[in-house]
Amino acid sequence: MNVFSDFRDVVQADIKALQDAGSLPADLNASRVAVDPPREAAHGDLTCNAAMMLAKAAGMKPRDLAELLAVRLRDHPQISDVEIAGPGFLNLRLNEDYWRDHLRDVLAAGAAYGDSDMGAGEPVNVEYVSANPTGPLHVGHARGAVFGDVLASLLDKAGYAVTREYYINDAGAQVDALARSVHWRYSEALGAVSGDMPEGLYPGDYLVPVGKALAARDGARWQDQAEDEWLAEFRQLGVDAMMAQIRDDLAALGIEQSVFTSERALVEAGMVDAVVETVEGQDLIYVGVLEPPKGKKPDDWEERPQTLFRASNFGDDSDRPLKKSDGSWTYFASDLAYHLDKYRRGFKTLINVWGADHGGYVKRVAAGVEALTGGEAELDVKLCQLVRLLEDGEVAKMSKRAGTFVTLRELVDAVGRDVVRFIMLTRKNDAQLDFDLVRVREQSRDNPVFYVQYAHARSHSVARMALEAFPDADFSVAAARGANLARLTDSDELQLIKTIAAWPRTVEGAAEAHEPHRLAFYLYDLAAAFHALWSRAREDASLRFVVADDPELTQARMALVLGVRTVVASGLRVMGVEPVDELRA
RNA sequence: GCGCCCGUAGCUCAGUCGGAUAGAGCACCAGAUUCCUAAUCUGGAGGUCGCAGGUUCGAAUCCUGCCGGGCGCGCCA
Repeated sequence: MNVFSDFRDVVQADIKALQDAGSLPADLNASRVAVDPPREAAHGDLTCNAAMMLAKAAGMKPRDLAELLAVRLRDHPQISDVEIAGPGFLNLRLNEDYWRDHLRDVLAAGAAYGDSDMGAGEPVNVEYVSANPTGPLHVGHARGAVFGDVLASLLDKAGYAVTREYYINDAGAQVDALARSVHWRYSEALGAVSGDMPEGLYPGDYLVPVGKALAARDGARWQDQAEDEWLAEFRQLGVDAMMAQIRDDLAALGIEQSVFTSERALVEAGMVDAVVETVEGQDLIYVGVLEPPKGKKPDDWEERPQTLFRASNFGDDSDRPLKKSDGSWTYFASDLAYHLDKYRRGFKTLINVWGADHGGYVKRVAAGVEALTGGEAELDVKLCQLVRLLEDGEVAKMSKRAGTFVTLRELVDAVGRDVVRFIMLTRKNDAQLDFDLVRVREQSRDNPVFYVQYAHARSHSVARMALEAFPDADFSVAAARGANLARLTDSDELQLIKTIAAWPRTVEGAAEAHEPHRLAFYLYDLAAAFHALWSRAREDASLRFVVADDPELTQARMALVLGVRTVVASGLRVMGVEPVDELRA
């Protein structure tokens, strides 16, 4: 039901027909022929670049080729007008009835409007959040969490088989520090230590209950044991406790991932060895010496041979170490194992959502994925820039005291899940985002969350008014589908249908580009168009949605209002935001 | 020093696998407003798209080189 791809098919068919008739060469490559919305409404409903794309290969002037196509297109029953403009654009105008029928289709499809089979059921893995399980999530994680979650929903709507995944980094030195922190809290609960925690441990009080529970369960039996005796157990306990909290915090944001992959489990299952085996005989792993980084030389730099992966063969700037000096695998090695694991689970499209501070790591993982999958899997790393918290324009203080920070949970509690989710998508992922705790709660046009929600709420208030004016009438979606839409004659009304009709294209474009923020921008535009039409009735009462002496016209306009509601609701649901029926508190 | 990201109106930012006269909100200016639902509305002004080359029918978009900002740069994750 994508108008643009539908008419692209029409144009393609006409090109084919012209080829069959011998009017165009048979070997044209028409893959770059596109049908798009024109920038200027005056240029019509659709614009097509076919003539410019094919002119050279066809040995024709673009405008001559355009005329050839125009002759055919003018015969199409749904096309009311074809113009050739500029260097050879084909500008198409569609019948008003085409748009009215489209509105009927929107109402019939309901929430499924905008669904696409573009993905054709292809499995896609979206890995997001993946924060170290050493403490609660903070605001920085919220952006990646929302981004990843909405991207997953978007891909799902576009027809992909999406898996939402979290990678648990439970194998490195950081979780050992977590284990020691748990032990310290445990000792504290037993009264054996007090005051400030030693350096290198996690001082936040979120481990206090873990220590207490452990003391209550096991008493003092771990107290005087050597670290070797308790480290593994305490580590697992700490990781489990942190992951439980993280999942709980994510749930507060409306996020539920279905697969949690443990780095430790992967390593213990021999997945890193599998990496080595996979590239065996390809001379991709070797023992060598790396050059020290230029410019900023670490003080303790010492040249030494180490096990390296030949990442530079795949576009990385340097080869990368797989083993640490103590002989254990680096994080990079287990990350290769993880990506190989994802590939072996059947994913050829891998999307990772990371913080921008990991940007320097992208090339080596991409190199690894290319090497391990023979170029069969595609990795797209989406980097999310920082979120700056503001309070009415002033930078909010992030740190209350050492060891604490503004957590994701605090943010959600302060402004609500829906606001967090929407605002996080009001910027492209690679642009820094200002999150103003005060302004996101204002009820004004500057606040996009409010503005879009208001459009949805307004659709309900219009329905309530319609029912007041015509108590016996039926303004359900089912009834609206039978409305006499020929009564929609105002150009702004038809324009609103056209804006609605841009939704499927928005979904597909955003899904293809992995850019969920486009949904937020589209919804804002749709809301603006709806509010503008509403506002026109202030000056011209004949444009009101509810027309007291004309039930048929009211019914037709209600169909339009319900079309707007359908798309706003559908878009908000993809964003994980609950559409509201009423804004009055 | 190297790599990645960014640079678009006074401010914050969109800009569709390259498309026609580059858009929106805020701020500013000028009007309207006893209005079905309240959280206003309409219009105006505002641009060498960081700079300079290149690619082509066409460049904010692609390529190269500079300038400016952010992030990162063995044995952390």
